[in-house]
Amino acid sequence: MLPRTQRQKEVLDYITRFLAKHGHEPSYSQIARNFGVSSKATIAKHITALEKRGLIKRDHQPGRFTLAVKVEEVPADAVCEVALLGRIAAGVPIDAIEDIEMICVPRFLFGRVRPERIYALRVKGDSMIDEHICDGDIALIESRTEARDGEIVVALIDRARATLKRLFRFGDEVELRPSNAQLEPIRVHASRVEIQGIFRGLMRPNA
Amino acid sequence: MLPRTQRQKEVLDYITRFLAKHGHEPSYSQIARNFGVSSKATIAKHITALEKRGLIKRDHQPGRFTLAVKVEEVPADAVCEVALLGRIAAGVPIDAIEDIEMICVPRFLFGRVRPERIYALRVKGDSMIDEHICDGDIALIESRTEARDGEIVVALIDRARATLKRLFRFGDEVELRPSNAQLEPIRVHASRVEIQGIFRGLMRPNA
DNA sequence: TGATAAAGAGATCAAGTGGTGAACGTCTTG
DNA sequence: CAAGACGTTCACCACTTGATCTCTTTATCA
Repeated sequence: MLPRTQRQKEVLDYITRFLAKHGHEPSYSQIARNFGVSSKATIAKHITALEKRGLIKRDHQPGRFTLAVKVEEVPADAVCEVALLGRIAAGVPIDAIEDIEMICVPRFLFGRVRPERIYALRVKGDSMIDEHICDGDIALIESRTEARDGEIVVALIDRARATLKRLFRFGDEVELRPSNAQLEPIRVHASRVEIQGIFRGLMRPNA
Repeated sequence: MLPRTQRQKEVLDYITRFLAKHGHEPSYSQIARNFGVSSKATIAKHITALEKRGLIKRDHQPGRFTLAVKVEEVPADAVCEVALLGRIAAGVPIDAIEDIEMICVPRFLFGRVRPERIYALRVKGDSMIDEHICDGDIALIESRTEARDGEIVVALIDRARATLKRLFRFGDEVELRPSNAQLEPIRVHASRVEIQGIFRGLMRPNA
């Protein structure tokens, strides 16, 4: 099942990312701080909601202390269907696509990520050529709003241009670095950048 | 089954796309806003229509409230199983591999070729790096003994070493040209070279 | 011409959402 | 033992959300 609301998904994303980065679950206070929320109760409610949806498990042990959360494992099935969302480039935001096509993708391409979180983008242009991602390739993207330094992300700048770039942070600023020696990195204030997903795999048709 | 009207299809498309991108269902208001419609009731009617057609499922949980929508799973035979034959490099001929794994591959990757003729190889080394075929990639190969000039082929030299290279002919001789500026082409008499297949597509896991 | 269906507007209602702050019990550490 | 830090629960608030009802407009078809 999926998170029901935007907020719930954000919280889940944060926990997932925190888990991957630190190897343990964040505390309620840490989550609250991250979202600029002053009450732990709010977080507790989100966690409860996520638990009801089966996306999280608590170590609710009576008597002893209680621990936070454990993200659910995904059942394996060889293939799944994902949406193929037109082209990405310096240009159109992803929203502005009318015809969505569904394509089949082998699960092993994106590891343990839940397939509901994956979508596909047709890559346009050679901005990631040094990563050997070419024009016409189909990139598999995990839908996330958080990213770690150095990951290849789908980023929306000023809610207008969607691009596939490597992400780095410098204080309040974000650097979107194309993997192409001929192109310049873009460096803007973090508030202008919205992360839409993370690069997880590649398919190249009919070469 | 198909949506009955244009509008219903638009709504369904929007939901599918939203689901793929955001990882959760849109609310009625969000859908309404997207279509410039001021009433949630209108959307509710479309959702009801789509549900009757079996294109959507509601989370109508007893006792608790009701939730949004889940797009139906569509199994398709747009997929086929092919053999994944270990690694190719300067090394073993392909025949001499005992451990054969089967993997699922979307058919659109290799166009009109019959799937029985396709097998997969794990690429080892960077000899085709200039074609943006990297170490660890999975190459889809059409099993053939003939090739045209300039095609990327799996070639067996002296019945011993299998390699992935571009093929060119010069009279009685055959040139196997790696796509890597640092490597030298191999040029041998045609009788020493056996073509085992032609490169048709690529998959890159878990990047 | 009249019947029917699709699309939409607007209002109402119960239940869930997102948030606050304050308590409480438990564990860890000084 | 006391001081924190932790997860949990409670009451309370404003708001959103899905469902449902009634009404209007428009188009299609017999």
